[in-house]
Amino acid sequence: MPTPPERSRSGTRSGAASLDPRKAAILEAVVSEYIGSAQPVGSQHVAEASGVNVSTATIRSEMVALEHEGYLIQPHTSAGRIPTDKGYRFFVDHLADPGALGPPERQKVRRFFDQVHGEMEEMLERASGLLSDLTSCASVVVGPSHDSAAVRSSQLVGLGPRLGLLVLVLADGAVEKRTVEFDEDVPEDVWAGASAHLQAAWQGRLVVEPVHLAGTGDVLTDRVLAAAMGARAALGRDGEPDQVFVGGPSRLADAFDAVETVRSVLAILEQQLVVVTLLKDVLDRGLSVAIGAEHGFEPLASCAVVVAPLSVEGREVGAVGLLGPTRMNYPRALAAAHVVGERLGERIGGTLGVGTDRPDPPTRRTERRATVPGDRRGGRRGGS
Amino acid sequence: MPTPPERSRSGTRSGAASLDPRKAAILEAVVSEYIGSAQPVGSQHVAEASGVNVSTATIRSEMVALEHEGYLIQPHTSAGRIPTDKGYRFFVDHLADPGALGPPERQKVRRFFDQVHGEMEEMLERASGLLSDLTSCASVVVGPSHDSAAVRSSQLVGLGPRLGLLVLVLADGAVEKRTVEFDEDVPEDVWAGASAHLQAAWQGRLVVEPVHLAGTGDVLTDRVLAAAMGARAALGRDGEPDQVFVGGPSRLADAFDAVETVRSVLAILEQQLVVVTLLKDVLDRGLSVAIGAEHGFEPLASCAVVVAPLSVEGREVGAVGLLGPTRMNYPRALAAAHVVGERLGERIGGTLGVGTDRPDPPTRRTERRATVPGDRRGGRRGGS
DNA sequence: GCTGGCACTCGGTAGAATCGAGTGCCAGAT
DNA sequence: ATCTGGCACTCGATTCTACCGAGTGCCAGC
Repeated sequence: MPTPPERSRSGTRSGAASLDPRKAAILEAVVSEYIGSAQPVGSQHVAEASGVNVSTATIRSEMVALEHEGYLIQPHTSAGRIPTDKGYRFFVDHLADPGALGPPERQKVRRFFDQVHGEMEEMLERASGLLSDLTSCASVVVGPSHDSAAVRSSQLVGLGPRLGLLVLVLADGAVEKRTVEFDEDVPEDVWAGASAHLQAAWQGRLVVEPVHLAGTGDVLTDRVLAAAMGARAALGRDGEPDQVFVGGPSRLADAFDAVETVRSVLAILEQQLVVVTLLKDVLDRGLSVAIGAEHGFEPLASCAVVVAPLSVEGREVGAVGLLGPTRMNYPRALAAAHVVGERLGERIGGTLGVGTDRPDPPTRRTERRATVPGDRRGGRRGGS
Repeated sequence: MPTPPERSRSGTRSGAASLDPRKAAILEAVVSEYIGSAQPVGSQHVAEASGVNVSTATIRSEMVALEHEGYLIQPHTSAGRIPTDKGYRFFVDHLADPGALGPPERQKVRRFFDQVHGEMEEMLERASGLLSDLTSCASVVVGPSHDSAAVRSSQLVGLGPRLGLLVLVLADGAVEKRTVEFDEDVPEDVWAGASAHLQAAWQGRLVVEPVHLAGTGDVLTDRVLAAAMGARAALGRDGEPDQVFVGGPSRLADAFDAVETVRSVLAILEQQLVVVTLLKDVLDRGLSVAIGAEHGFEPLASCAVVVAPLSVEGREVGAVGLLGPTRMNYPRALAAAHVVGERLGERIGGTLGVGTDRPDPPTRRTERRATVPGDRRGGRRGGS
């Protein structure tokens, strides 16, 4: 059984970047003060906030060192210090308390999962709401992709004389649909016949899998079936690759004060494909936090991304993510993403029934999943 | 329920609101200049922009009059003038050219409708993208509500031994689904049997309509059916009342410069229920534009809303809306909403087949619209 | 190696001066 | 009557200056 990867918050070997404990304490104080106040932090504040019992002068000289080492910068001479991306990175990697969610938050999470029920899409959407509520960040929830789920039922329903709807129910509870237009009238019983035919042929296979349909003898039925297959082909191609839910974009507005930044980040959140790619990328690199330039996505240079996988039975089927300014509250965000991701994964797994016979899908599709990561680059569905 | 207080300035350009033609020209110039520049407009600019051939002094005195009549205000003494909501209203109601969309925009619309196909949700979503693209406003598309559509097919699909999915296909092409959990194993054939039973009982009725299911004799099947009906009940209750798609929220960020305004407007857009109510309200009051305080929704006092109905065969089944600052480009927004709304309606009607037997809907909660729509046309009217 | 002390920097704020777009008003022209 | 040119006036925005103070770097002494 493939256990979920031990996801270090960085990919970096821990030893190399270690810091004199006092420096570390100072750095940590600067970061957490700055996260709280959004103001450059001076030696005075550090002296008060950090546990270290040294004078401000000492702290100053340490801060000079930290600046040289790239953990801090001064916005201008004679101002306090601000963490660099590297500084945040250190902070995140050396977080003393990785997953503390306050009792009120815990309560919210618990209530959410007590209350949520039934419908996957709805659950994911509301989960994104929960996440942004917990963290005051924008959130992203990427649900399971459907193209690895088997078809449990396929059906052609007549909507009008020349219009039908191809409805596929997948093993993961998703429903895909597509209208099928026709240029001659199709009687009700032909829809039904074609439907039965499809059902027989498709049952248990994947949506994207080519299905061979034997001729039925009835020319109209065959034509309908052909059209349905055409619609199926379209299903695979377009639309978003996954179910994506973005929550609380308005949170971004008070995270940044430059309205232009808000605009551009919002604009990015609108492009779901980009967001999904970003999350998957970060996950594939084994990170759970990407800060500033780390994710290599220029327009989000002033943002940090916190992600947690959504795993069901050890397979990563999706992700939850949080997007905020680099000075976001990492501890809380990490904790929230973690716990919500985990419980959401459990819930998805539980609902779909652990015992669900995922039909072993024939051929290469399986192998693809079976092969262990290692060389898995662009694709999502990463980790071991 | 907030009764529509004074329909007065909506479409009534009855005597009271009419204006000396020169004043009208000046007002119009102020509004359109201000829409363009977002800067208070002075007499000098008006002299250049408006056709009237009078000196700036004359214009000034006219502007004083316009201010007294409430069409303009000065942000501060010795600044230019800015339109009030009433000023915008006049502008909108007396728009010379009701629906001019530039050729490039027309082209975009045409291409969109050529290219879009098949799937209603997808179509609506992409339409909201189109709208915000055309107008640089945030857009809202409210699709047909499903509770007046007949059930074309109902099906119970087993997903796991104790989990099934109730799938309803409606006459309008929508698919509603809901998981049904069970505390004992349900064999495949029971799902199938129950499914057939449901199908027979439900076919052609409304989702929300109570369905009487006779006992089948098989106790397990009966139990499954009961659970399915429970799930159905849940379907009616929760979730958004309609299909709502919001497009281009990031456009709001450059429409307002106060980041706080952006935040609050975004936050409102996140509450789909509120947005839908707002649009319906405006439509019900017979308006196609609601400016500032007109919609009576405090947090959006600095916004204007442009709506157009989505009508199929004369029935309003949804709406498209645009949300922007009160100084938005009304002509363009009106034109865009109008043309997209109209063509979307046609498309929905066309796709669903005009002949589709829609059960006459006594159910729709129509108290709201007690009075017959009658002459429901937008606030803007043709010239003459 | 830490600390207290000190001179220095420089962003932010406050006040004064200035600028200029725009106004209101009025006397005279049309 | 109505419009116009002219004029004094307003007041936000801009610039400049002064100044404060948080914060720094450095250093001599403990």
